[in-house]
Amino acid sequence: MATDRDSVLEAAVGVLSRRPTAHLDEIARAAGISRATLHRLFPGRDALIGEVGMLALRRLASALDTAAVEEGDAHAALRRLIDEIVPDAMLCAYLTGESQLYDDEAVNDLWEAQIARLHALFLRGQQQGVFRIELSAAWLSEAFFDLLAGIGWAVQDGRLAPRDATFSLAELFLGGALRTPRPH
Amino acid sequence: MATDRDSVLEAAVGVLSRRPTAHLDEIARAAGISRATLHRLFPGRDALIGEVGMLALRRLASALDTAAVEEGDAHAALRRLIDEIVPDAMLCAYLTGESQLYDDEAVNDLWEAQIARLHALFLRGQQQGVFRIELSAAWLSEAFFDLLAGIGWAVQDGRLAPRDATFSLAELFLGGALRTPRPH
DNA sequence: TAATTCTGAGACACCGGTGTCTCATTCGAC
DNA sequence: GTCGAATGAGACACCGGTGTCTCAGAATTA
Repeated sequence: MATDRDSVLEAAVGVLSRRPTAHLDEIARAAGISRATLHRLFPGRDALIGEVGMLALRRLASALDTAAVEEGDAHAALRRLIDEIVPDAMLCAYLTGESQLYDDEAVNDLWEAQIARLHALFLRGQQQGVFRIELSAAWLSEAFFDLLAGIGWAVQDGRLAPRDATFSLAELFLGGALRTPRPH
Repeated sequence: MATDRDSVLEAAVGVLSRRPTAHLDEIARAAGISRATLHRLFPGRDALIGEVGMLALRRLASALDTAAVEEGDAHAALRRLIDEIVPDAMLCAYLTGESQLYDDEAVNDLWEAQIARLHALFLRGQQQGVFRIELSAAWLSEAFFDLLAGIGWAVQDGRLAPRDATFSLAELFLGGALRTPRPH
């Protein structure tokens, strides 16, 4: 049973990612609590969805912090980021897929801040000569997130083994992003 | 004003892709018709969404046909496919993103048939030695679609110039998928 | 011009999800 | 063991979207 807020939010993601229009009853059941308690924790559907977005963004920000993406070689930094973020790939997938989150101002601000950090990482990598300059840093950022979301889906749906997730993402993306491919 | 069904469906994608829960009023307005006429063309919301999915799948199947993905060198076939499908990237993005479509049996069957063709293309490419075998054909198929959807979003939101779309998709994906990267 | 068909605007009831409340029960603290 | 807080189950009304219908006006055709 999930009593604390974050546990409920994780359960909510599990349901909402598959069916964004799922009823609150279903979400409450997935979290192992009643609809009344769910409503006590989050006053309304919008609040719940917004909190889910904020949770995902906190995880993303945390991964960016832990990976120290602002420091050192951009290639190594990106590999550190992949290691950190892949476990939360599904959360990021929900983040990109749920367009309703774009209405939430707090979510939007934090989202753009994190995207900016990712964008800066690719820009720095291009200046360092490790990332290709034919592809814009904006597109690299977006593509990275698209593949990260894809990893999340593939793992959740059982199409990809969890232990292959990091490798599959890193190899495919870096192969296309690095200026000198596959210098393992 | 969009009188024929396909025009309405295209307008519907434009709205539904951004807000999957958009009201029928909004969709009708986007198509330039009244809600009454919309309901005459498609009896209900589910029917409309299902038809949108079928339209997207028809386009995808058509692109796979025109590109003749079953014939010749897998690398060249994939490049032909990219050229054909990029204009309908947004349609494919909606196809992958709208989980509600998975409930529609007709959509599901056609979807899996096209995915199978894509999967076979990558498998053939791996056997031909042009695609990497460290990455599963299933993951290559999924990743290709993820990036295709990303292209659709980036172009629609103005983050990527339409004329860069094909290049950006091909270069990034092929860089990661090809066994010998960038033999232009 | 006249007739037919199609469309748009509006009104209306139905329905399902949500928000809110109550109350019995259970869990935890002291 | 007792008290207080929290939870679950249920009931209820509200609300918005949808499905349906009607009718007037416009477009097309004869």
